[in-house]
Amino acid sequence: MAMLSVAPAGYVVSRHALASANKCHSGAFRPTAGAARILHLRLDSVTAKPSEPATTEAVDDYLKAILELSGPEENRVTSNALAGHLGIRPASVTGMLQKLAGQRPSFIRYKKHHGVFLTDTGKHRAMEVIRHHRLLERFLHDVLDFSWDEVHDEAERLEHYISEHLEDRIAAKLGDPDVDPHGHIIPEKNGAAAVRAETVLAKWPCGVPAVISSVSDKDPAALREMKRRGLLPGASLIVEPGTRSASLAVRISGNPPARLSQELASRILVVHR
Amino acid sequence: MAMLSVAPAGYVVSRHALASANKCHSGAFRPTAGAARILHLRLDSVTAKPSEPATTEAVDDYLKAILELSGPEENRVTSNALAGHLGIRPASVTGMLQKLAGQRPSFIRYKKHHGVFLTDTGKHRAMEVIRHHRLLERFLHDVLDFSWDEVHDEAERLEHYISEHLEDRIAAKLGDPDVDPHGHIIPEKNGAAAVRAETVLAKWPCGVPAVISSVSDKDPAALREMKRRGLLPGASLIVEPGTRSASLAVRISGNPPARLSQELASRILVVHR
DNA sequence: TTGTAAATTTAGGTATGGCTAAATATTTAT
DNA sequence: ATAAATATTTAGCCATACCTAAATTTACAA
Ligand SMILES: [Mn+2]
Ligand SMILES: [Mn+2]
Ligand SMILES: [Mn+2]
Ligand SMILES: [Mn+2]
Repeated sequence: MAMLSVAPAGYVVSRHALASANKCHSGAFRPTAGAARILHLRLDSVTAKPSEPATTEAVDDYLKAILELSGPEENRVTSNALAGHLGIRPASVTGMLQKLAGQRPSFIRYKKHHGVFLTDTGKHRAMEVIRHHRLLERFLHDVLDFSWDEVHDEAERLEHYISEHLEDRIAAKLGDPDVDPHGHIIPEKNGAAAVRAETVLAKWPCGVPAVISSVSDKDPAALREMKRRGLLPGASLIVEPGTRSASLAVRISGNPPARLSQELASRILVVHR
Repeated sequence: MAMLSVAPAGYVVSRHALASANKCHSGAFRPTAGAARILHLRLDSVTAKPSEPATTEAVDDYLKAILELSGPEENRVTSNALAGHLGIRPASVTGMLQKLAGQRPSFIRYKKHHGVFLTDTGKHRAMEVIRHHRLLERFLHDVLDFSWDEVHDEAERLEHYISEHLEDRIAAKLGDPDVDPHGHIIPEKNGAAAVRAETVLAKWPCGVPAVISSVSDKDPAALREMKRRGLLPGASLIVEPGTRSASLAVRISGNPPARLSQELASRILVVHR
């Protein structure tokens, strides 16, 4: 039997924890081998509750993707959809899903050829990572003067590596903000998050007063254009009746009338004023 | 021929960069497979200068360890020493050294059975990571109210994952500090760092006035004790003549006379007052 | 209902970075 | 100078996570 990878009651010992102990004394437990860093060492010391399995960056990204793609109705997500979203080949997705589904307890429930959905544990972990992401974006923007088109990439990486302690400090420093710089709701520490019934601006009825609730944070160039044109969360607007072809005419409060491409309008979410 | 892992002129494309592009369009380059995240995507776009090879967290840690263990005289470092410092088996170290030494350009120079030392490129990268570490410690301490015994572990992880942009922002926010919370000198952006001739307090001559220049940041409990007893960088002290057994008697300015264990005294570095 | 196209999985490989046990080389002590 | 002790390397494995090409399902359309 090679390898003693698990500490007393099922807790995974991250390599880093040992390494930074600088010379693991005597016959200490050796962490599981392998290249991937296991995130979020949780020891809970005496309180031996099962807790969640440790995750890696890759696993975190799968969980987030499943959460996003399953939508509010919590549909099953297909391998192909995941592959597309993650920029990974479908065959690789299958491999990961099988491995995750085989874990106990598991983050996901997976049926061959019929997609995957998150267990409560999986949802919880996904929300935690999303909380990290949005808090980081808010922090980078408000405290470190990142512009709103720069925060996403940095947060996308760091979200997997900050400790719960740092998460708490950031939240405290910011006064427990509700939304990130793009208007996305920051989940509570316990994983809860309010849901808003948002509509894509491209599909919003003409003539009905709207307020921008959030915008997609994925494309920096689009974000810069939005900022330049006053399309920020909280901005009021009305879509001019008639025009709904390649672009739509929009009246943005405090700005001159403008025409938005479908492209841009599809990256903006609104709610009733 | 399987795998297209390298972009046009030898630049490594990190998986994350593609993934966050959210669906890599058409026949885009696919990143090299594997679990380890490659840090610090540098594209330099048109300016096709060779630059440094991309690193992983593991490689960064090896480079830092080699730098630390080789000391100011830049001695060769043995596999065993590295293994001990990194909490890794010697056989694993050999494997890594051989791989690194085989790269072009290489971070290290390695001769079988005769240890390893850093090339200029390796030194440069190690200094960069150390700059990240110390800036992060200063930032966590000053801006996010971490105590000085909490900063090390968090910085040890994040040092590998912050971008150059975030590094710059942190430095700017702090006003380009010279030292971290433990008194360690923060290298310049270009990799340069002043060297101080420090002496371990345990070996400092009795009766000679000294100032604490820095303390080891590895052991949180020791740090808490130091703080409690006024043993902070900048504090003046004199070792009482005579006593130099298991503990030594010390007069710390502004504090009552105290006895320090050799253990603690070995974690404190001093310079002439 | 059956055939075909699309989606998904299997099979076989790569890279990173650990580990153990068994060689081998270097050092140190006689 | 040589033998024993110590240090280091080799050989063979494991886990994570991704890829391509070749099955295999499933879904849809005639
Ligand atoms: Mn991510
Ligand atoms: Mn956002
Ligand atoms: Mn590290
Ligand atoms: Mn420090």
